[in-house]
Amino acid sequence: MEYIVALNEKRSFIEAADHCNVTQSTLSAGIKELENIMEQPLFIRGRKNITLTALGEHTAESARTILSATDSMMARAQDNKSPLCGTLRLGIIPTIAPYYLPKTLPYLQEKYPKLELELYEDFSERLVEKLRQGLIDVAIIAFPYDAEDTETIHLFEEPFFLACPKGKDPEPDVVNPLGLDEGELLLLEDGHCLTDHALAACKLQKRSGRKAYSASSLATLIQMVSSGLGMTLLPEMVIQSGNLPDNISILPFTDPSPGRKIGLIRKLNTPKYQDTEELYKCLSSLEGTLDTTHQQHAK
Amino acid sequence: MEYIVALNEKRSFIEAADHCNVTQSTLSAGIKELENIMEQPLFIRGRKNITLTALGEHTAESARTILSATDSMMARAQDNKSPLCGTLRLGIIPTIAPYYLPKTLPYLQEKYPKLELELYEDFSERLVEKLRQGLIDVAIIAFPYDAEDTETIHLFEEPFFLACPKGKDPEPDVVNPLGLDEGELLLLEDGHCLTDHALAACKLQKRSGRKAYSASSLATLIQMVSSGLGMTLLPEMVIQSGNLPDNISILPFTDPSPGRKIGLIRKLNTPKYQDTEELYKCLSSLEGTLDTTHQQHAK
DNA sequence: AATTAATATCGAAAAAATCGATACTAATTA
DNA sequence: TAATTAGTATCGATTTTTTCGATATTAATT
Repeated sequence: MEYIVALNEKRSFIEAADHCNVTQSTLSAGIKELENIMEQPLFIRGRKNITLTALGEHTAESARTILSATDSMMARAQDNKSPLCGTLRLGIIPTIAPYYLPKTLPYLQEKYPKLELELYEDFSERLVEKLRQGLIDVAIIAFPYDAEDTETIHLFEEPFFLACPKGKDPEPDVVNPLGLDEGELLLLEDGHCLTDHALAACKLQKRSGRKAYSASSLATLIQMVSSGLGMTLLPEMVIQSGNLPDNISILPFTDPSPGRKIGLIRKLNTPKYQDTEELYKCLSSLEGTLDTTHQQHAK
Repeated sequence: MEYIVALNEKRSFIEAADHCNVTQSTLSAGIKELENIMEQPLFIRGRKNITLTALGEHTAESARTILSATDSMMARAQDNKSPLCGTLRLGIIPTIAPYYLPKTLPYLQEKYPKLELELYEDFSERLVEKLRQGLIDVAIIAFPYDAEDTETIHLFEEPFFLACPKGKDPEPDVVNPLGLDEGELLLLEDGHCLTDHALAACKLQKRSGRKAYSASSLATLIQMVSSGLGMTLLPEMVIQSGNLPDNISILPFTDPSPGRKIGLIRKLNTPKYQDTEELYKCLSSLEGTLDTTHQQHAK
């Protein structure tokens, strides 16, 4: 393909060969070989100048297409070598995504303009399965979470707060999580790890069908609290993001406050090791905490 | 490229190798080689299944592009082998084109639907130069025409007729070409071989600046005759095409009538030998004349 | 006729691709 | 726990392909 394009441009076997860094005999044989395969000439060897047959023109055009596709393929591979250039497939759970991404995505985009982030919002369980299958490169989930053949990197910890309708505030203002009334505790539908973490904080067991209704998103859950249907636990990020209804009280828990840990999870020996490492550094610097020890979970 | 696409589809080295008609070790080594060149993995070898890295997905997509371009390139070459499939670059002179092509093109298109005809309308001289340079494959011109390293194939012969304004008809009705008044003979501008052939028929010499005005097309020339500016010689095709003004008389010449020969001209050893041969047969069958002897003009 | 300037061809050497056999690894079965 | 199964990786030998250098060939020029 290079020979054809070069010969099309230079119109001289010697010059084209020089351009391709091969000898004239090599280029001559190469052209001849393709002409043999095609069983018809591509170039008309004139005494003084060389021209292309109609088929030659088309073939040269195809050759250019092929070379250009090859070049861009290799260029992408090179790009991909420097961290956070190219595609990174990031999973993130629904109770983090809408509150964490607005804070971090603009910064990421600015710092790594060549990064093409593909986002996958799903439950922890499904994200870990996607990780295992190689469908995503890394995920942001809440811990503790048990998964084999993975490595987790701690990003930050956030406390839970009690959210209840104003007027129904329990006494005193600083709440003991163990003293919550199970009947009034509203939670997300099954699958969200926040449900598990909230129940664990209150030392309650998961009971199927605890409630006739459950929310599928935190936004809905907040609306349910606002309507006086009950109270719930909200992570700090959700509260800091603002936009909470006025008629909700946010109360801190008694020390030690319940909460959850947020971090990255990736496969052991992931091909995106450098990328995820860079992502961790970037996200940590936004939190102001850098923890250089990662936790591995082999089988 | 084939290995990558196959492995992307089959998700198994053994199946992919089988699909590519190579052994598993060959395919494995091939994939590994590209991964070495790119210095990063394209496939994630899971215990049970194989997945692609983000870079792998992009690379497989590029590979598909490259393969498809290659396939169409080779397909075109194969197409081109059977006569009058693919591209044929046909030159034709302006005094033939508008009268001959309407009769023949529809038939050609119907008989050879895969033929992609590229038409080049120009003077004989320039067409022969284009032939020599390989810019066109074959041309339809009028003979006699002298050109080196070419081969000419006779198609048909057509007589000239005298066209003059009605009322100025010379006597008798059958005209002697040698008796024409030079001063009243209108001709095309220089370059058209019809001019040379007309002058030769009347045994006149070409004189620069014979007329203060000359036509650049036969249509204009006919209008000039119609306006009473003079008379001219018209080939039979032009007359048969109709659309001549009412106030023009068309008179046959005395025997032997002057005329021109129409035929194909191609380079000796042209790569489009089969195509031009097929074109000749097709055009001849339309005329009902088949002449199996071609005339060669070596230097 | 000699020279020049270009492409084609040939045989040898170097490089690459392919194969078959086998090593390795993880999952499954006995 | 050991044997079996099913998959991929690796190794050395062989075959194929590519490339080169030298030379033949050809046509134009001197």
